[in-house]
This record gives sequence, C-alpha cells and structure tokens, in this order.
Amino acid sequence: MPELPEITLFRNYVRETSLNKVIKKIDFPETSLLQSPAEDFRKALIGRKFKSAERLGKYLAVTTDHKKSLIFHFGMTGKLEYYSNQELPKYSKMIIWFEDDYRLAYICRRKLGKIFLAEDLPTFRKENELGPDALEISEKDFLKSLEGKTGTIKGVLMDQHIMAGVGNVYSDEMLYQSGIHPGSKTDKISVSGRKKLFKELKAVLEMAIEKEGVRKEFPKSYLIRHRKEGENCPRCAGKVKKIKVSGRSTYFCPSCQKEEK
DNA sequence: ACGGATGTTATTAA
DNA sequence: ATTAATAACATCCG
Repeated sequence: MPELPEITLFRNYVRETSLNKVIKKIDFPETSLLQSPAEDFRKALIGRKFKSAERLGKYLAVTTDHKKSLIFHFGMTGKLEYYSNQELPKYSKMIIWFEDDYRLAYICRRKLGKIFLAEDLPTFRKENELGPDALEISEKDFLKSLEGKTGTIKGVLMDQHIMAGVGNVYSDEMLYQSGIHPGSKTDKISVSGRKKLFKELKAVLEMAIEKEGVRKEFPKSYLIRHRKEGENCPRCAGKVKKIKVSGRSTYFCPSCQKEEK
C-alpha cells in the first residue's frame, strides 16, 4: 500500500500509540530484512523510549530519547500494528514490546521492506541519497529538478533521488490531474504544464492524506478509482488505458493526456 | 494456472 | 552521466 500518504498515516499511528513508553523487549520472527544485526537493535532500543516519529519520503523514522533512530521502509506490503493480547500478526518481522505489554509489530508479507538503525537522520538521508521530500519541495526546486531531464516524466516523479515519496499509483494520479501523458519526455513539457504538475503533486498527496488513504473516499474525478484497463475516464468520454512506463504498469486517459515528444 | 501487484536495487545495454 | 529494460526479492490474489 505504501507511498507518501500511507507512510504519513503510519507516522501518525506511531505518534498516537508508541511514544514515551519504555521498550522492554524486541522479538525478530525473521531477521532477513534487518540492515544491522538484531543485537544492535536491541542494544539501541531496549530500556529507551521513542520520542518522535518522522517521515522521510517513503521511510518512517522513529527516534529514541538517546537520539538513535529505528527506520522502516515498507516495500509494497509493509504495515504496522499496535496491539495487546492478540496473537502474533501474520508476517510479523519485528515486535517491539512496551512496558505495559502493548506491542508494535512491523509486518511485511512480501519481504520487500527493510529495517534500519541510524545514528541520525541527516546522515541516513545522505547515505540513501534521498531527494527533497515531495510534500516539502518548493516550486522553484521542483522546477529545477526537472531541468535537463530527458527521461519520462513519470520516471522522474518516481525517482527517489530526485524527489522522495511518490510511487507508481500517485504519480499516475498527479499526471492525470495535470493532463500530462505519463510517457511524456520531461524536457518537452511546457512551463505551464510543469507548474500545473507541481500544484497537482501537492493537491493529490494532501487529499490522499486527508482521506486517510481510503480510495473509495477519493473524489470521483480521480483516476485511482478507475485504475483498470477499459474503465470510463471520469472527466471525458474516453477509456482508461494501461501501458508500461519506466518499467511500471501505468494507467491514463489517452484523450485527456496527450504525449509530448 | 499464470500474471500481476503500492518498491528498490543490481545488471546490462544503449 | 543518463536512461531504460529486465530480473530478482516473496507471497497472495484474481
């Protein structure tokens, strides 16, 4: 599920459930996603409390009162669950036990996620070569990041080094809302098109966060609700088409979104 | 039964 | 240096 809006919800979830409680134990039902030895996680976290949760692109950083951060990446199927009493959630990879016996589980069905231990966030951001966050980037920096790019606009939007947070589904949506064909070569898009795209980048992400990622509650004029080959375009008489762009399944409306070559 | 799925990364190639 | 295409990771769903 997770692109920037969903990670934002995970961040809020951690803030609501898991801050300021002493961590007493950590289980690792599976260690293959760990980017540091399990013992290092235990040493850094047990006996401490989480003080803050921040999102960096599609990563979620949870920082302790001793300044080290636990950082999750969710891959395609990762999620968090805070609970007590129930059984171990299926596909749990890491269970953090708090002093009151509530637990925070990191769950990842397809093992495409990663769990990091970081000294501090600026270093982590640098090591992972993350671009500016999609919700933070200014129009000026956004326009600058498109300069000199000859690849497809969709590929640029999804490149985490250029800008962090946007993935396959939401890039399609912001291009649809902007009337730009996803396969358009970036350098061929007009200045007004780029400015429109900047506005829709923010609008789409903010709307998705506001609706808490529940797609049925997204506006009917959104492509996300018609993300299927042959569906009716919600804005014109056209039909939604599926193609491949930058290696990913891409949905768009050929009559609303013309390619700029 | 097979293809595809919200992500990243390595490899290879142009 | 860019860009793109492909495969790989693992598992479920339609």
